[in-house]
Amino acid sequence: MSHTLGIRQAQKQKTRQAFLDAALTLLEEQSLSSLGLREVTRAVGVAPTAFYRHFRSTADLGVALVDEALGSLHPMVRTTVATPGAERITRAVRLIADHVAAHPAHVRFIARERHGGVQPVRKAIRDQLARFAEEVKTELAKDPEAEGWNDDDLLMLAHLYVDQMLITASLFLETLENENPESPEPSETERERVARIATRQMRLISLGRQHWLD
Amino acid sequence: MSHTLGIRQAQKQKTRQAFLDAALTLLEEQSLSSLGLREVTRAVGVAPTAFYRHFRSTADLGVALVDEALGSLHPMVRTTVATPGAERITRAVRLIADHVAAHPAHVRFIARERHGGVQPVRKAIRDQLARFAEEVKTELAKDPEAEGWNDDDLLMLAHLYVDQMLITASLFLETLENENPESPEPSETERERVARIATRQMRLISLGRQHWLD
DNA sequence: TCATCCAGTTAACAACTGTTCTCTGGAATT
DNA sequence: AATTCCAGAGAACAGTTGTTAACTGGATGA
Repeated sequence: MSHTLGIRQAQKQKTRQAFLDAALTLLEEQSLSSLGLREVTRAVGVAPTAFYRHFRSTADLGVALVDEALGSLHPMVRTTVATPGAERITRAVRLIADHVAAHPAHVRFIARERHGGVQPVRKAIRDQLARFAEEVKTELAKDPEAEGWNDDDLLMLAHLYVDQMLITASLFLETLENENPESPEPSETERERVARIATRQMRLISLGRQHWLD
Repeated sequence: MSHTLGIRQAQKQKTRQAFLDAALTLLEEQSLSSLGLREVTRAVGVAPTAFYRHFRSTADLGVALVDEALGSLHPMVRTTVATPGAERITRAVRLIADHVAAHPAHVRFIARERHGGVQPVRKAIRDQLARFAEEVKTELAKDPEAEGWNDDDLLMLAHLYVDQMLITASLFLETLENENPESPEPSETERERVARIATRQMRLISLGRQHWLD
């Protein structure tokens, strides 16, 4: 049952979302540890003190951004990895390319703050990535190729895939940053180059997987 | 021929090194984009304006730190990758573990600023990592297993290894951050766990390499 | 020995930061 | 209709920031 929010709660959530959006934009050219509270409220068009009605600190806001960026991505990754056969890798690479194109600021934020200067945010990202790895692991376990594998090795392989996905995502991101308004073609071929390399790297990992038990 | 520096130049280099050291310490719990110029000079024990005698900006200092952190590492990586046979992976993992233990702040800085908020620093790191990949590639090319491989595929493989090394380094770093002064044993076994996983991941990649041309 | 150089100092600038306390006006509850 | 609630405003706080200009005093080179 969806309970309709009162005018008050609705307006509050709207403002909260405005905070998240403004922060994400500001974080395109700096890191969270240098993001000022007043800077954000200025961008939203609201008094500095209003910030405290929604977040304890900018670190708190950062944790909320992690959930927004990764929270809704789990089902998509799950169904992509569930694809059987050779098409799995192709679909995974396409999923990454499309996601980066659709939400570049989110991807940049995650790549940046994964090893960033704010501990709670690092932990939030680490936990989310561990969830991804667990999910990939359970999908991989369903493969016929997973026969004879123990849980530890499957999880190791899952982490390898997840890390590889993140690296690929940040490479796609770089092609966007080199975007040239005059002629978008060169960076489009750049993107195809990244896709080709990422595909081959994952294929090589899959090959290693096939011969792991030899 | 090594020309002995004058008292003046020597003192200047000493102060410059003090800047780098102080910055590296401060950067353990924040990112470069939030590092203030006055903050650094305060830590060095010198007037704020002295900063400009050595660096144009904190971004400039960051680029210098990249060189310090990665510049001297090339020969070590090269000789490690040049190790033939199965021992190569063992040595590589040990090299990483030792380097992280000896220079944790440097490793943290690189991991943090690789995708950080300061463009010139990102570029400096990207260039250094590309150099590592090129060097790994030329070493791999000497292997008998490299027969029949083209340059593109070798470079792809080299990048895979370099990225994997960085991931492993940052995992070792995390075990240091969870260090408990009361009982150092648990995080020592944690380190062995990381080493075991990293070794198996690289072994799996090597397996994929062996069957690449099938 | 004397003039030049230059790493580091001192003082001052306007602009910015996070956080506190008090207040307001409309929504929510009774 | 009267009361409570609470998201956001406003003002003020002490402290911080990067950058400028003009200086000092010891090393340097003629």
